[in-house]
Amino acid sequence: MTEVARGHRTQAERREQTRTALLDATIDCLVEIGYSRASVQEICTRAGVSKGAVQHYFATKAELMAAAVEHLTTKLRTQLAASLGSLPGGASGVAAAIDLLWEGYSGTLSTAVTELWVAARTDPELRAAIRPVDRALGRATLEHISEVAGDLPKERAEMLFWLTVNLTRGLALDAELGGDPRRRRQLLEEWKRIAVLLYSGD
Amino acid sequence: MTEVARGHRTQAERREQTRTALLDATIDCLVEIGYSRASVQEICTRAGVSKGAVQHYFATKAELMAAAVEHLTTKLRTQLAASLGSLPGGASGVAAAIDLLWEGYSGTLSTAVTELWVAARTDPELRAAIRPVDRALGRATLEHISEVAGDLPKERAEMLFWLTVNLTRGLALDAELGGDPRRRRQLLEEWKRIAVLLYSGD
DNA sequence: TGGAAAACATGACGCTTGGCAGGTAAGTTC
DNA sequence: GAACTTACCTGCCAAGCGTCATGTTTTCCA
Repeated sequence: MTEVARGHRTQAERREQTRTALLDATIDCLVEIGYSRASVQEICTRAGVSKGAVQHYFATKAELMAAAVEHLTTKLRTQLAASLGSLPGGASGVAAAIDLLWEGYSGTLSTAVTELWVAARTDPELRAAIRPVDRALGRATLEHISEVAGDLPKERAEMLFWLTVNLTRGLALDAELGGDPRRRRQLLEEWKRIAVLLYSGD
Repeated sequence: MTEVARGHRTQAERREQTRTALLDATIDCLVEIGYSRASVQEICTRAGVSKGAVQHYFATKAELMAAAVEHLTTKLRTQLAASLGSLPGGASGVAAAIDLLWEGYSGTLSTAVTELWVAARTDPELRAAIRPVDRALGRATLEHISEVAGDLPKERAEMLFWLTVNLTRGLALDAELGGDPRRRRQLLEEWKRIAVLLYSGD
């Protein structure tokens, strides 16, 4: 329940606060009750705001969701950037990077993203909103990764990166449904072994 | 539009026909308009049946969805079994198996499954219905795969299998949002190379 | 300090949803 | 062919949905 702070606030502060409260509440809903049940009612209740307020910021629900996507991606991006910033180079860096990618793509933020992703498949408007920010996230993360694997051929590093991303997304899906966590960990360890192997030799 | 065939039919025939018509229509809806918009109205319209009929077979919507899951999994299973049946052994078999898994997990059937999966995350009832059939599907597929990779240590084959499954699921998600098909193909080819490498050597 | 403007609340709208009561038609059984 | 069971349809309901017109509060600026 993201309560809106009371007291004396400038207009800009008010605006910003309720806006982010709304977006955070949206993400909360996506994570906890899923897209199909994330109604405007529920969202503004959690944000501690009236339905009229959300109307004031977002003309339609789709607009709200689109804004949530960007809000979400920004969060994910800074989170990933922060953890990827201090990576060791070399083979141990590869393993560490995979761990970080897994953490990034299996957290609650990514859960919300998945929810929106799947919903976007059959919703052109949402889809149009998601694609650019998602691509930007991918590219930005790849940038960070590339720095770690400086001595690896660029194409090779990209391959490893995208393979890892897609694998972790698949694993995240498995986790959401309640698959065996032990097996997931095993698979991740195995993949790290393989990646390091490919990284050092070939 | 899965029209129900008319003419003289026994009770059992009628029952079976409208039941599968209903389930097929449900899958259609999941694929075309997604879970959140797959209303009972839409489903029974597509099946060419009234809302009362679906009530007669499934007391609640969740029950319908649960039945759809099983229907879906059965279909996927027979499809996979058919294509996995005639696989060559050895390294070339591994590559072929990966291709087949990709095809299986990226088709329309799997799209519907993903839709249900994500919905199930926040819906305990649906979740309870999905888990057992999904696990059974996984195990059954693994059985088939194991036969191909007979000379590989069992644990190793399982690892390869689950890695492939999760990777393809991630790729399928990417495909659904309209990611670059060329890159997906490249990644799959690369993974096949890696898998063969791991299969023959270590 | 007062009036304009922005932020927010309220309540009602038209519509769709899932679920159900009650009736009709078709098949089965004897 | 009559009694009975099963399959299926029509029409309705309460609840929830997204959206909007209108009113109230808060901040801003001259």
